[in-house]
Amino acid sequence: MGAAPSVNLASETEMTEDPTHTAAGGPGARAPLTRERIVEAAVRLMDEEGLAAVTMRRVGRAVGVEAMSLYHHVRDKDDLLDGVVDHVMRGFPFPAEPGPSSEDLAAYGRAVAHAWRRTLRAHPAVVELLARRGRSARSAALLRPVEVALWTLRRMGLSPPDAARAFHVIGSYVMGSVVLETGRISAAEGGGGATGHDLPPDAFPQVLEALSYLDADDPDERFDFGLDLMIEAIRTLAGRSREPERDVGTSNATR
Amino acid sequence: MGAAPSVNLASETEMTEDPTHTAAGGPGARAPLTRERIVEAAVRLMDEEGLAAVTMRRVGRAVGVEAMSLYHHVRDKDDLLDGVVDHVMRGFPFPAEPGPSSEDLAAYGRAVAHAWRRTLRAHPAVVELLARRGRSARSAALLRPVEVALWTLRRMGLSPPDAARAFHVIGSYVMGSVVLETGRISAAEGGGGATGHDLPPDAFPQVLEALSYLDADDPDERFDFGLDLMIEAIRTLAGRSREPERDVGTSNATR
DNA sequence: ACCTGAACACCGTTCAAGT
DNA sequence: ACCTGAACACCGTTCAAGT
Repeated sequence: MGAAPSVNLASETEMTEDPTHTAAGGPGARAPLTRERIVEAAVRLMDEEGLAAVTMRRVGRAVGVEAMSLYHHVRDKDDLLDGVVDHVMRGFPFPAEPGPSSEDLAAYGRAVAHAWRRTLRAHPAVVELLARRGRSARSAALLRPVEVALWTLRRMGLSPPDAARAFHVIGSYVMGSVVLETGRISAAEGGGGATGHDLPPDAFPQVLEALSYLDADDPDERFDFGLDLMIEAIRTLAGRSREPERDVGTSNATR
Repeated sequence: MGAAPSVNLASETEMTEDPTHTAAGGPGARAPLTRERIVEAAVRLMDEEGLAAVTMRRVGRAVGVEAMSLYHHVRDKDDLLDGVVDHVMRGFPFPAEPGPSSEDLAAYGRAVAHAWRRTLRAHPAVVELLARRGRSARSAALLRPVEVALWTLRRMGLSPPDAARAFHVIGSYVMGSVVLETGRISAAEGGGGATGHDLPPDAFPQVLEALSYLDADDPDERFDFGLDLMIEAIRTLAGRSREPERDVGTSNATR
């Protein structure tokens, strides 16, 4: 994998060592080390090799510096990981503003859920980071998409407590689906044979049958199957808890 | 929990060092080191201090032995972690067999979901283990509860592919709710003030309001809110996909 | 058969020292 | 102001050696 030399002709596939020279191109001049460059290297490492590969020493190597130098730009490793979550959430693909109709809002709700799913699937390890440190990782970049999701649920007609609950339910589903899919808990091994270590082949007939269906399914369609189910339930719930919903506002200020 | 020594008078609080003497009680004689004793120590460590505390060296210390000795009973750390998942799943609290009515089956489905939730909440780190190594951790102890869940969905009238999908949807929800709750992604800090580092206090009004509701909610009730929603949707779906369901069997052979 | 000391290549983090 | 060498207390794992 090699240390990407001065002249910039390397394609950008797989270069874990990136000494990132200045635009001037002087072969010895380094771009100054910044928190952002460090965080980006950490994200790349996380996505390519998993959270365990994100060590101070390896991140240092990736930006062409000794590990100890990183401490001038991040407080410690936890701070670096907060930066990682923040960086990923800053890439959240906000969908275009919805129209006012109930159908528009439902479609927008679906789109927001899809944006969450897309963000998390692109960086599955952030689910683990959120699980471990949800409390500390509350940056604006993270809260903005949360605010949008809640705002949508309110506009769909849910009362404040119901919107909070619905957010938690759908959020659990989105998180969980990413966990199951990245752990490939549903996927079969290689052939159709033994799925575990040395299981009696017919001890789990339902599991065997289900695995074949789950493997054949498109994950996105399967996700929508569950999501639509929840969106429909929310619209029903909205009918019940509807009140003169005037003070939610009609434009999304935090976007 | 606890080292269950010869004479049973030790209270079982917090003894991480457990030299576990033999039944004979000779103060120098050790109970033989077994895979099971090692796995139990690892589970205890995981529950009390998190997955990061489960190191070969600390597990060794917990069972009164040097780290290298563990390799006589587990192949490596991955094998130990497989053992941890297996041990936890062997504790799955299977609910009592359901009656034949649609209501009985729905209640049984709810009970199975609760058993999953209870198991995972008692050992939240296994969600992470399943996510990282779902494919390799397929022991009989893990597949048995999966088989029961699938079997229940089939008895409720779902076709095989729909049962697989419904399992995935509900499974995602169960997993995700544990992730969100153990990460306390929904809980507020201490007072009612700033929830993040230094957020403009009114940048996220929906988030602020939702947090107060989520904190006030009973997590179990909130979970049931989403679960009932899915169970109802399944019963509707079952009405659509119903066929002469004769070969599912009426007793659960894998229990 | 079971346990261990010493060793190797890794971790995160600190601190005095270099430019 | 920014980077580093050396050090400390940790990791997982191997292997020859002890009982």
